[in-house]
Amino acid sequence: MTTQTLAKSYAPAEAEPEISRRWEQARAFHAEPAASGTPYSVLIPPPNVTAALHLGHALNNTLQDVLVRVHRMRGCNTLWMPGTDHAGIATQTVVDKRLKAEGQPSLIDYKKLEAEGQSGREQFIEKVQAWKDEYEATIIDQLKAMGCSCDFERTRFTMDEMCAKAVREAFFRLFRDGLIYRGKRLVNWDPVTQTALADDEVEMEEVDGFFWYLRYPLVHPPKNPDDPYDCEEVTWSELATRGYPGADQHPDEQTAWVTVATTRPETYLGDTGVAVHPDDPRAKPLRGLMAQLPIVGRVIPIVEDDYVVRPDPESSDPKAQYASGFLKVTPAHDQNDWEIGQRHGLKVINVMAPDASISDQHGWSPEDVGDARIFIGKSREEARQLVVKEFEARGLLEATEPYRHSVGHSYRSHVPIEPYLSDQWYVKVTDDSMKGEALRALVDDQFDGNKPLSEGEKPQEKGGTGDGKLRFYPGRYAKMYQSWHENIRDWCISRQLWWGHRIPVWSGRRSDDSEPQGWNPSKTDDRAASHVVGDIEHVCVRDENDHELVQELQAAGYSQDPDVLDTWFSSALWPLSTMGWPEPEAYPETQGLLDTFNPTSVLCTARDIITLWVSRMVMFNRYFRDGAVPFRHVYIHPMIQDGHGQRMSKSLGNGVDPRDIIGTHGADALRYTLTQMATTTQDVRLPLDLVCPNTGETFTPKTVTTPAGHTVPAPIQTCPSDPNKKMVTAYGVASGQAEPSGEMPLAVNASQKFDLGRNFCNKLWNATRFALGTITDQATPAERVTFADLSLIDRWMFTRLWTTLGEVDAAIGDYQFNVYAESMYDLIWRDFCDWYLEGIKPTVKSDPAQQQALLTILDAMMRMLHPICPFVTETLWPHVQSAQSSGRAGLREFDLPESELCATARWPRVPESFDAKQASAEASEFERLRVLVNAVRQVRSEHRTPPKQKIRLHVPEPTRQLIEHASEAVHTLAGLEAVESNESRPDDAIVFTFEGDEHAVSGLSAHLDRESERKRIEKTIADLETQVASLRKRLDNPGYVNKAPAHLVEETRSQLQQAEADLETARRALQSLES
RNA sequence: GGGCGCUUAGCUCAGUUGGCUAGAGCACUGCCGUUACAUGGCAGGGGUCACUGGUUCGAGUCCAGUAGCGCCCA
Repeated sequence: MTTQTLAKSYAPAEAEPEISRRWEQARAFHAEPAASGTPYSVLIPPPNVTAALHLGHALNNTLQDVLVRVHRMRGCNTLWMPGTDHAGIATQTVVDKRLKAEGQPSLIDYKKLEAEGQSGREQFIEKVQAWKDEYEATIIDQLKAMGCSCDFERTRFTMDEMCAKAVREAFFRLFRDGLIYRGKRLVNWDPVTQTALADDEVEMEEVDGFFWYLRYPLVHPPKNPDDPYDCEEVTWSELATRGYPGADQHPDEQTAWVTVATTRPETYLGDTGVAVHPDDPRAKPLRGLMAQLPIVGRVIPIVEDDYVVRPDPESSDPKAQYASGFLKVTPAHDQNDWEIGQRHGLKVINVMAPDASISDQHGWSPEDVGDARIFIGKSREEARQLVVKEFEARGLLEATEPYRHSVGHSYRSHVPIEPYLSDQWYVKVTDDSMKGEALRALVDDQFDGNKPLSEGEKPQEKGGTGDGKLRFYPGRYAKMYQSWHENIRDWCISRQLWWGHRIPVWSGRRSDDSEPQGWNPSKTDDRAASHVVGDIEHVCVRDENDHELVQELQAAGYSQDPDVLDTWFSSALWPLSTMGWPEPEAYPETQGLLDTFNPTSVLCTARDIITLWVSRMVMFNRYFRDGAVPFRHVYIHPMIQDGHGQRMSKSLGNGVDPRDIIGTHGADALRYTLTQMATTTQDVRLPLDLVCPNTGETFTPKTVTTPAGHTVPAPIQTCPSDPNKKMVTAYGVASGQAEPSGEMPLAVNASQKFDLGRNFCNKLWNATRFALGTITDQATPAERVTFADLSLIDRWMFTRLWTTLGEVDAAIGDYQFNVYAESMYDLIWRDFCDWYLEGIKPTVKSDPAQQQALLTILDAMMRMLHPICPFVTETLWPHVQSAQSSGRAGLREFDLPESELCATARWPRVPESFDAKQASAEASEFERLRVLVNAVRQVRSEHRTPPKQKIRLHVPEPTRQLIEHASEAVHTLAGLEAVESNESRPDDAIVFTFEGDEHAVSGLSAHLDRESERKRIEKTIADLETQVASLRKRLDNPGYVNKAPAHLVEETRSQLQQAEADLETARRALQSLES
């Protein structure tokens, strides 16, 4: 290939497919455990197969790819394992929605089929499977389009055979070890998707609600055992006798009551107690009395519990402000009430069906319903209204107060969560083998306080098993990790879904009453483990293919649990399952993987995943692999928000599709911009623009505010250049306010921020094109050049290159991606293009040594930029290589071994012989010349001197000598035709100062504009005066001179000296101008 | 209520052990069709670093408090 083949600008759309093909053909990203090099491995956080990847994924994967590519180039045995997640509830919901939208049979119909024994479950799963296949392919294509250097031959899916095997084995071992148990607990119930959710799948939202004050009549305990509702009412006069404060304010013979305050009146149907604080003066007089639930008639005890908040209108705690002092206790429908109920042995009565309608079929016995039949079948919202109405009609509604409070909502269906009593499977993550191991995994310096000791062991005894190996970047996230584990609760892992790993437990009525409760060792062996709870036995079958045992169980009347596991259960096994655990030797493609690549090097993810995923991977990996952590580093990257600080989401229509950016700007532009945005301090905002589908122009959309207070693009936008043309926005579609049509097409979301990356790639392209064009075909030098042979500007450029290389290496080590990107920008654009390439223009074509320097620099820059911009560098790579291969092999001290592909070229290393100190001293000569050039340019510009017009520079002797070191460069950079002595300067020369001395330029233009020249000098004088004053003030301060480091004081002195000299010169220039 | 983070130029963000006359990109102003690049070049304007105190010779940086924003956990 020759340089002639390089087009005038970089066209990513043409280059990218060819480059991808080249990588694939070379199997450049395939890893083998036995290969040489230090292992470096990364696991992709498997994207959900619910939808195509968005910008957040693009960021996540770009950063991983940067790390992976750098380490591959450093010679590590590098594995980046790709894959996708089945995302149980999300995928099931999204497929169900689509089926409904298309008018096809949906989940509810398949459930009917299943109930009729017609394999509805299987048919529905087929539908989901089809969706999964489609999106898995899309996602993998997207990763490839972004240039991700994954080992695609090893692509995994959380429900494929290998992962399923790991899930089954993990479940079995945990079950056998007593870490999985069946519990009747309150779960976070989503009544729409009808499944339990983990704590962190519940989102708290502020809601405007009410406090309702309900009166419960007081009664004496029932005396008639045959009729528990028959009891004698308590009157106010009786209460007064008992010393109840304020009882005498009521009519003597009226039935007395207590008033409970509640935000959820409908749950009163399940009340089994009333609680009062033991210190409340009303508590004692109530002892021995009970309350009777209106309408229902149930008689419930009054218990004393210090959980109850005592009323205090003056309190800053809104709960105390609103409290009545009496708490209705509904153990089946409130977490706190559950705990109170446990403490006082209260009954648990569940009054709702799984869809959250009031029901007497799920724990509330029909005999107990009394007159409350009117509520049966009502939704919880209807029931709430009706309860309030009925209480009001009976004079039992004391008051209603508006109250804003936070309510848990399903992250999936967005309806309020119902605390719901049900049988679920739990992992005992509160056990030390889980929680304790997770805490002990943190490196010591990121752990606050003392780590819990494992039983009978001291951390140091465990040596090498993973303790203290896990480090977070940035470190502050370790705190989040720690406090999460310190407050962790057992993990509910069953989900009432069809899409997922089915729970491998068969349950049935036990045949032998003599079996002990709990873990049943007599029936636990390599094939199965048995737990007995009450009269039910649960048997976990280890092997998926053990049909014999399953048949046996089914013959005995046992049936498999219909539920599936929480998606995060299989995700938690990702570092193990992808590498073939528990039997890596069983598959040819996984042999050796686990031993070589687990623990992985780093996990890259966003902070909301720390609790959901990071924690569970640590616990499982340590549990199943003798304490080994799944990864040594956890890098938490920022989250991308829109221009208004809102999360990008489908419903707000403010997301950007990476494919759109790749289409308009190229993958490298996307990657560069994202890398440059990846700061460590905060989340990043990406102001949203729209591309008009009519004209293709990019513009900032008009916004509206949604009812929920979000700022979004208005549903319909007008083309900025043609008011007759309209378009529909993604928000318009998502909110159902607009529909794209031929007249009003859909506008594509974009952002002008990506121009940065596109321009940068194009700059590199053109710089390379130009540089290669300067390489002549003249005779090849006998040997490679040495650093000492080079001219000042070349040595300066190498110094800049190596300094940047050091910065880049440090930045990568600290996961400071933006620093890496910015360093490369400065190096390539500011140093290489603006100064080096411009500076060598007059010399390079006739200087073979300089050509070698140029090629070496170019080669190194390609390598250094490659991890961020792999496509453009790989496209340019053969051109740079072929220019080098004709013997002009570059700098002797700087070894850059040849490579077919840039992707596998060796990462540059600063030569050991490089003396940073000496180099920076040399470089400083060029830095001084840059200051001189800038000064000349400033004068030129202020005197409107056209770029082509050459001028003469008049300098004192020391400056003349300095310029000698890079004479041609200075001439061309400053646009000079000659450098002459100060003595020879004409009267109309313009004087400026440089390093305290008078310098001048002449030949600027025919007419000297005295007025603007005077202004220029006056501004210089003003600036210098400010500077001198500030420096002098510092030196006049005895504290500074005495206490500050000597070298600083010295520096200040010389700065002052020079500033004063400059000031003097400038003043003289002004005088001579005015004379 | 507890925890974490943020507040720096019109916008998006840097500024890692205090030494700054506070930087970058975009936007803005002027000049430039120039044989690498107009996806460009040269020059320029623009900031009491949220506020109030403190520590220090010296604070954007450290400490305390106030206000606002965001996220996580109760």
